[in-house]
Amino acid sequence: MVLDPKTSFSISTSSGVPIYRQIMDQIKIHIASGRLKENDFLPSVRQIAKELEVNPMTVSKAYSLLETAGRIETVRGQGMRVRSVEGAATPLQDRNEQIAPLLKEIIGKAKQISLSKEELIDTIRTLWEDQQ
Amino acid sequence: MVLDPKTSFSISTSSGVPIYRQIMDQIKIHIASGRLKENDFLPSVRQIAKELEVNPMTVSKAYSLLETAGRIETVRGQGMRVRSVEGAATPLQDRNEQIAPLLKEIIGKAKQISLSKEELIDTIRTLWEDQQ
DNA sequence: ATCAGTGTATTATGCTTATAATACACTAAG
DNA sequence: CTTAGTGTATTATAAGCATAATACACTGAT
Repeated sequence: MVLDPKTSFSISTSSGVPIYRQIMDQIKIHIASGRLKENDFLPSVRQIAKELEVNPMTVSKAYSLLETAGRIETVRGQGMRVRSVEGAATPLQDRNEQIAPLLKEIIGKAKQISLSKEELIDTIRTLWEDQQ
Repeated sequence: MVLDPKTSFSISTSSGVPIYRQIMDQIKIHIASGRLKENDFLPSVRQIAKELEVNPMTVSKAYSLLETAGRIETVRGQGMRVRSVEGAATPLQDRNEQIAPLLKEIIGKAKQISLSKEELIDTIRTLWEDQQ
């Protein structure tokens, strides 16, 4: 099976956030953004493990927790599939709900260091291109 | 000694980020923002430990690492003091240099969750007013 | 049937993080 | 001197995180 270019992952080993949680977060975002739709298959455990240079069991832990949370489901012998949600909420709103907490944290930090709104936006514009 | 109202701390036990790192980050921000100036004393270890309901040694670890990093220094029997910087560069430029790493972290996070530049900026504009 | 590909269980090892309870050397104030 | 306040060292315990090496049951295609 070919790697799905729709879903790419990146982890930060210096952030202090556990790898399995970073993987979970990114999959949630991919689902919420519609990049991963209902019944889409996720990249395989070994595939992500190789891509991130991480232990397969670490990826499996992320998958298992997502399954427990009801976001994805196992198809034996095939892989993990995005679950059809009951309520089937609007993906866009769902995504914003996921992102809001992070942005609030970001804004809180900015205010904490006395950074004005436009100052923050300008600096983001400048730094955005530079970064990877 | 009275608690300094200039410096307040908050930690998230659900974020996965080690407590001692959250403390370090917030002190760095307080210094970078000018809320904590050169020769200012930090809140005592036991004070922060009580405020955050955390083990004193966890706070001590954050302080020790900040001292190793050259940001603060020990005054025996009295506490920890913000260190005078060697170069003592212009506060404004110095401040921008301090802020850049934080913004890079923010941008990194945004990219990690596949948030586009304009998307990020728009949402920041929207959320900025709401927040405190 | 064979083979490569799914997720996962198991066992072991090692590191990091956080807590608890003491104890020590030091300083400043009474 | 006594006392309360600094930071920190020590020892022990516990949990979480990540890795490594195997092994298993299952599926789909050859």
